[in-house]
Amino acid sequence: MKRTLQNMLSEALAASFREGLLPSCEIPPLEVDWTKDPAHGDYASNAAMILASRLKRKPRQIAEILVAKLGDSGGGIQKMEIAGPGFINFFIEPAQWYQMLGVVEERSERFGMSDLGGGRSMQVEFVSANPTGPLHIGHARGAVVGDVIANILAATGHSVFREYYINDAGNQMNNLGRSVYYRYLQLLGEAVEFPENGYQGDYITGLAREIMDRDGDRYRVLGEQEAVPVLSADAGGVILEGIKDDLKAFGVVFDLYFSERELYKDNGVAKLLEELKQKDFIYEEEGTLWFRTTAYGDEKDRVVVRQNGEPTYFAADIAYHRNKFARGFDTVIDIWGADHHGYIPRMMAGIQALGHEREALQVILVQLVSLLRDGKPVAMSTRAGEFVTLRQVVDEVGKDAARYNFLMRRSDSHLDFDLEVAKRQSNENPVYYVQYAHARICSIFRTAAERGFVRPARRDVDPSVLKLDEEIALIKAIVRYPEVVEAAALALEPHRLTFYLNDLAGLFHSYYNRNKVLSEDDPLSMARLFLVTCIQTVLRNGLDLLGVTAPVTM
RNA sequence: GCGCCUGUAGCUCAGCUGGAUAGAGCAACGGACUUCUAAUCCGUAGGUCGCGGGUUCGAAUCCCUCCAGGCGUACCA
Repeated sequence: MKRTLQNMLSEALAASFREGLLPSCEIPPLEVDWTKDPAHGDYASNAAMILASRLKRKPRQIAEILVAKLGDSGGGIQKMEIAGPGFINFFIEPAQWYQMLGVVEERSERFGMSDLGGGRSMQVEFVSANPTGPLHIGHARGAVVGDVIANILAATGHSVFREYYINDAGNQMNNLGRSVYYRYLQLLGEAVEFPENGYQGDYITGLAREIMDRDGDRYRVLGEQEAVPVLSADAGGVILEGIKDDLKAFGVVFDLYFSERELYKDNGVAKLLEELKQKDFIYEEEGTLWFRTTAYGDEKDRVVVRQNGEPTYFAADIAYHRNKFARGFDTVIDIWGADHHGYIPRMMAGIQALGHEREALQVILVQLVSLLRDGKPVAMSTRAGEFVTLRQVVDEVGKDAARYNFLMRRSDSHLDFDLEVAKRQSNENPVYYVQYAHARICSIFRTAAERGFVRPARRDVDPSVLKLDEEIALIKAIVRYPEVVEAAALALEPHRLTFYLNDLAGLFHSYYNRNKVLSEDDPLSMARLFLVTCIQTVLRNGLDLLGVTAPVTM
C-alpha cells in the first residue's frame, strides 16, 4: 500500500511536469509514512514540502496540484486532504484494508516474509567466545541478538549462514591448559601453587578430575611442557561441547563452528601476510610486522606479528575475514561486545586492504548486561570464576523470558537483567503480555468450537461489519507487520519487532476487554473470528522470529 | 589528552533515519471479574527531550561549544 502510494505520487508529479503545471526538476525520493493520528488519515506524504524549495513554489500549492492529479487515478483512496504546512493525507477505502486481511490468510505462516534481500548471502558471526569456560550472561545477549538478526534476514529473502568463531589458538587456550594442569597436580596431592592468572572456576577442577580418573598420573609423568597442549585441547573440546549444549537449550543453533586453528593450516596466516606485504600494506619495524591500517583511516598502524614471532589476534582475524569472503558471502555481519568497538577501524581497514567495500562488513555492537536480583547487582568476576552462566539463567527464568528480555532494548544500549523480575509471572514482566494475547486467542477458538463455530476463512466472512475504530486500528497494525520486519532487517535491529508485537498485543487486549468476539450476531462473530485469526497469525510469526514460543494456553 | 557510545516522565526505555499536540511499561492514585482466561482492561497524574548556539517551512532526531556518565585508546582477545 505504501509503495503503491509512492508510485502514484511519482506519476502524478511526472504528469504535472509534462503538462507544465510545475517547473520540472529531478524527482527526489518521495516519502509516504504511516500517520500517528487517525485524524491525519492512514498515510501521509511530505512530498510537497520537500519539493517546495526546489520548485520555488508554496508547499500547499504543490500539494493541491498533486492531489488534483492523484484524484484522476482513484485506486483505493477514499479521500485526500491537505493539512498543516503541506502534508498530503490519504484516507484509504476500508475495503482495501479488508482485502489485505485476505493476504494474511493466503500467506499464513509466511505472512511477513519477503524477498527484500533478493537472495543475497549474509553471514552472521556471533557469540564466538573462547572455549575456556561456560558462556555467561554477557554472551547470552549477543547470542539472542545474533540469532534473531539471522532469523529476520532469513525471513526477508536473504540467504543466511550462522557461524561461531572459536578462538582456540591463542594464549587463552594455553592458559586453560595450564590451569587444568595445576588443578590436576593438586588433585594428585602435589603442593603446587596455582598460577595467578589462571582460570579459577570450579569447572576447571571438574575437568581435571575427569582427566585424572581417566588417565591417572600420566600427565605428571609427561611434565608441564608436554602436558599443557594436550590438556588444553582436551579441556577446550569438552568446554566447547558444553557451550554447544547451552546454546541449543537457549534456542541458538549454528551452521558452523569455525576454529581459529583452521587459519594456521598450511601456513595460511603467514601466506596472507606475505601477500599483503607485496601490496605494501605490511611493513617491518623494530622486529615486528605492522599493518598499515592508517591507510584506511585508523588512528595508528597495528601490529600483526609480535617481536617474539607470534601473530596477533588481529592477524588471524584478517585471515578469517578473507576466508569468509572467499566462501562467497556478499555481506558479513559481526556481532561484538561493545567493549570491542575500538577494534572496528582496524577490521574495516583489514577488509578494505583485501579489496572489499566497507559496506561488505557490518559490525553490530551489543552492550554488556548488568545482572540484578531484586534490583541489587549480582557480583560477577570472570577471573575468580564467580559468574552466572547462560545455563543457569535459562534454567532459572526459562528460555522464552530470557530471550525476550534481551530483545527489549536497542542492542547498543545498556541492559539491566533482573532475574527475579524475569521469572515473575506478573505484569512487570512483558514476555507474558504478548504470549498471553496469543493464548487468549487460542482460548477464544476453543470456546468457539464448543458453540459450534468453525474457524472461518476469508471467503466465509463479510469483513465490512468490522466498523469499530479499534477494529480498523487492529487491521492496520496487522497489515503493517511485513513492513516492520523489513525495517528491522534493513536496520539490523531486532528490538523493533519486540516493540511492534507488544503494541499489537496491547491493541488486542484492549479490544478483547471491550468487545465480545462471539455473540448472537453470527456474521459479526464470524468476521471477528477471522480478524482474531489474523492477529494470531502475526503474533505467532513474530514470536517465531524472536525464537519465543507462542503458547496455546497459559 | 584523543576517539566512540549514551543523556527523553520518579525508574527502565521507545521514538519508524527531519514531520503535525514527544510515547509505552513499571512505580503512584482511582475504577472494572454472575462475561471468549483479571498474566488483562479503563481512567488520573507525571516533561525546559543534559545546557547553549546553529542549519530550515519544521529539530528529541542533523552540525558546533560545553556539562555528566560508560567504554576504548596493547606486541590481550
